[in-house]
Amino acid sequence: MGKDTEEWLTAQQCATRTGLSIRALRLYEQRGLISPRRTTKDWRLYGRSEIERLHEIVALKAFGLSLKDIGALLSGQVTDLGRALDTQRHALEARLRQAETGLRAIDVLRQRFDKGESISTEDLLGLIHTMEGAPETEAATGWARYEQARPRVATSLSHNQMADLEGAWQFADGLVVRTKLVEGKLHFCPPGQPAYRLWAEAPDRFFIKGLPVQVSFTRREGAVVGLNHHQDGGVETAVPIDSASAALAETTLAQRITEQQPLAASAAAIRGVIATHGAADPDFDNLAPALKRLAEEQRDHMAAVLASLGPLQSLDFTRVSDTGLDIFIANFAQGRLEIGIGFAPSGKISTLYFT
DNA sequence: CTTCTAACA
DNA sequence: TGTTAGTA
Repeated sequence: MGKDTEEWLTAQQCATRTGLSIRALRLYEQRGLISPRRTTKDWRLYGRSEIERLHEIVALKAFGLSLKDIGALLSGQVTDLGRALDTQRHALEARLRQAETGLRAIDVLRQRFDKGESISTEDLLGLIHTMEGAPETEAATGWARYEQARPRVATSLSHNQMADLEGAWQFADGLVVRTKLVEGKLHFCPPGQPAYRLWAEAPDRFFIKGLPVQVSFTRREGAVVGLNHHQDGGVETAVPIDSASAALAETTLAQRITEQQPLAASAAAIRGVIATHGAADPDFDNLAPALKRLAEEQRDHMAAVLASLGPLQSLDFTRVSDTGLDIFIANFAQGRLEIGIGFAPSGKISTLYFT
């Protein structure tokens, strides 16, 4: 094989060859996606490997991935492309559903327009919202789900790097978890569950083996100020709390689990949510912000599910879960759902799941 | 005439 | 990403 027969392209030649702009080439280099060699005059030279990689980048970009995603993929941190394809498919399906609801909304407005009825600016704004609102978010959480599910490689951290990660943490919904060092190994201890060993993939970034869950820590000026729990395409943040407050919260929770009594507000809140999802103009103001975002994304899906189930006939409390959620069984005319609900200190619904 | 960096749109 | 300025 000829060794020195490799052709080296200048920036302009490379740009022409790949269909990219010189500016884009420099941007990709700045983002660490490529690293062309330089001449003594600092001119960039692009070889075979760079051209190959640029073609990969172009393909992945057309595929809808951000430069950040592409960087992660190309740096070898991601090996499971099959899962990437799946999540990308889900993201595209979500956009498809979004487009379909947009089309339906347009058809409705078109019919009213044809009949000579007036169309308010509010109608149009609502239409615009359905069209541009969710797809980006869904694609983003789709990718986040993949990112959280991808295979990970554990590295080891020094004792110093984990010493200040031990403590008690409280989430927005009031739930308290602890992180503990046991024999030099960091553990994540949610209430009512066994301790999970946290494996480091980088300083302040950990994962749990066998679960698509990550735990990371936020620092400000070197001090740890937050614990982030990554799961289901989202992230929940907890703040450090002192040991006494943690103990109080833990005994309160333990008491609720022992007594197995639902919170006074639970049943009414669930009925409210069901009624709201069935309404033409859902209002999610009683949901905490993170949940509100989720609810808006899933509005059509939930509305369809609830519509297929028919009217609610009864709502029966079953138990208090290990994390303090009130679990109900909702009986509908055409089926049943298990529903879990939890509240933030603000009184708004912080957790809600339908099964 | 081209590429470089840096900064701004 | 595009554009522009001032260089080498």
